Amino acid sequence: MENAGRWEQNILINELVQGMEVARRLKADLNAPYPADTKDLLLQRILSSYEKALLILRWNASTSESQNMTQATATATATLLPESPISISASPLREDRDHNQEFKHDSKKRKTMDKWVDQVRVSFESGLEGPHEDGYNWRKYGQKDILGAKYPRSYYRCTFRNTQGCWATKQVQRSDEDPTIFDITYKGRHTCSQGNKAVAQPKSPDKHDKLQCHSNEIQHRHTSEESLTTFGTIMTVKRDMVGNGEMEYPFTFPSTSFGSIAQESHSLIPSAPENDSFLSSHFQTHLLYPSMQEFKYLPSMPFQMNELDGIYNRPLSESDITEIISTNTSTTNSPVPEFNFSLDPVDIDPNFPMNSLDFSPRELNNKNM
DNA sequence: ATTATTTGACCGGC
DNA sequence: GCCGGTCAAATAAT
Repeated sequence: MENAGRWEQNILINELVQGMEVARRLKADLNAPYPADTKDLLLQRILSSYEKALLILRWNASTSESQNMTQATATATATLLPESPISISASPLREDRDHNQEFKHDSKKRKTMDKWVDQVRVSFESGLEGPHEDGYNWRKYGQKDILGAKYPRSYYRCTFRNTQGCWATKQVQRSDEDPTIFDITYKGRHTCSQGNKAVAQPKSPDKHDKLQCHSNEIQHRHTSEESLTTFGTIMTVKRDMVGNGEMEYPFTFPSTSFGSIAQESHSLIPSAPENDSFLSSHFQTHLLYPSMQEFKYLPSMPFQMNELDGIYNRPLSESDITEIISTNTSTTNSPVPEFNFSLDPVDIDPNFPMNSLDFSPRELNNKNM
């Protein structure tokens, strides 16, 4: 608790320092022959720092409100989630589904808990094919033509659903208006070691993220248009708890990485006091989340804040920028080394099955669409 | 042999 | 009964 508070403060300070640092460097190099896009990127970076700092402050504000018991907030959410998804039958046959009351019960519970919804919408230049590589391994389990939609909707679940009981799913829907845009709706947070890996990296590969695979829904918007200026397009995160209508988190920030944050943000384990670690988890993910494929194969990737150096120290190519984006959005935003500690024991759900840390490259190579 | 995708069927909610 | 979400057998890929 106390640590988490300090930790957030550290993040806050570092974000501000970082923003200032980037601004300073930008100023120093104001006349350097960088492409306008690059400067855009840097500016975006600065704005991002401020946005995040504000986010932290706002979050703290809302937390203290909730601690005053005037409103239900994330704490209430946590109490809504007493069940462990792990207890669900790993491979429910249809008969099981129909006859297993427990499952049904959970399912229903999950439904009601799904009342609260996260929505993240982001437009950014991915430079990749399609909207994929969000750092997780997904297995397609269905496709459906949707009424009124031009393109079918694809359904994915976490590859490690059976092995690790990770119930995260996502739906991918190509936009009608703009076929280069994909709407991705995430449901359920990752409880697998990969989800955790995204967080836990590099030095403590066996630390695990929290488990609660409860209801959440995040929507990303991905585009593959070739325009760097779209990077950092404002995205909004909205968190609704419909059940009690308690919590709404409207805020905006300009970094794609927040998609990952939002995606990983709902670390509401019932067993742990969450108010502080809630935000912490955002930033853990934010800091260490490997959003691009290349990171998957770099288990010892040192997450440091050198990425921007690359921007300054050499002319940028398109691929450079892509790389910067990937690293920037996943690691740089709050890169300070001391954040690596952040996976303190309190964040680890004791129930997590620590048995499967073996990722084969094949597994990691899963692609979407 | 193992893992992933495709796709028609099934199911529950509305 | 329609529709969206999921299952699971068949098939493809590795």
